[in-house]
Amino acid sequence: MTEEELLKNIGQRIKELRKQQGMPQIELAVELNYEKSNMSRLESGRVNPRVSTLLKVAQALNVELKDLIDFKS
Amino acid sequence: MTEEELLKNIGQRIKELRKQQGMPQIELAVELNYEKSNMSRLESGRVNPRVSTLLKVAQALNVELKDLIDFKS
DNA sequence: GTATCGGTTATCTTAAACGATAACCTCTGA
DNA sequence: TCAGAGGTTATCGTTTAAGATAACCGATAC
Repeated sequence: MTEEELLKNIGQRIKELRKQQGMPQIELAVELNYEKSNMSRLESGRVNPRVSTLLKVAQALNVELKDLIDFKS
Repeated sequence: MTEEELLKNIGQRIKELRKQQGMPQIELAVELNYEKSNMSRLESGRVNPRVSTLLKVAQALNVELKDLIDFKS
């Protein structure tokens, strides 16, 4: 797993979980005090987030932190 | 789980895993091209690492990324 | 048409991770 | 005594996440 793959995977995972809950990007961003512009970049794997950012995302989506970063191999 | 708790837990987990393998901090730091000074701060929970940093740590310790951030509640 | 919604992209600023270096501490062993 | 190993702390420069703002796009609805 390369860094690039990881970031892409995390972004996709966040997007999936968010859509499962019918939540728009903007709403998620607001819940964690995160800029919607950065939310877009996060979901497309173009930022390397701090672990605290992932924690906030997990809490806003009501999932465990590990659910955002647990991938095959 | 607050951000502060998370960072402390991650640091402790890394330290545990590293010691289990009898690996000095310096060696771990070198393996991931990370400064030993920052390694010390990471293990004591005084930095909020990027997810790529945790990936490199996990790979150097031969564990899964989720093993570094999976805590109760 | 055009207004709104959901999302993307770009730019600027600020804060913090990280690289680099150095000084320091505590042990332990020669 | 002191030299080395393992670790901590501080500081400086560079890079980049993240805050803030704005312009834009496509789809849908009025």
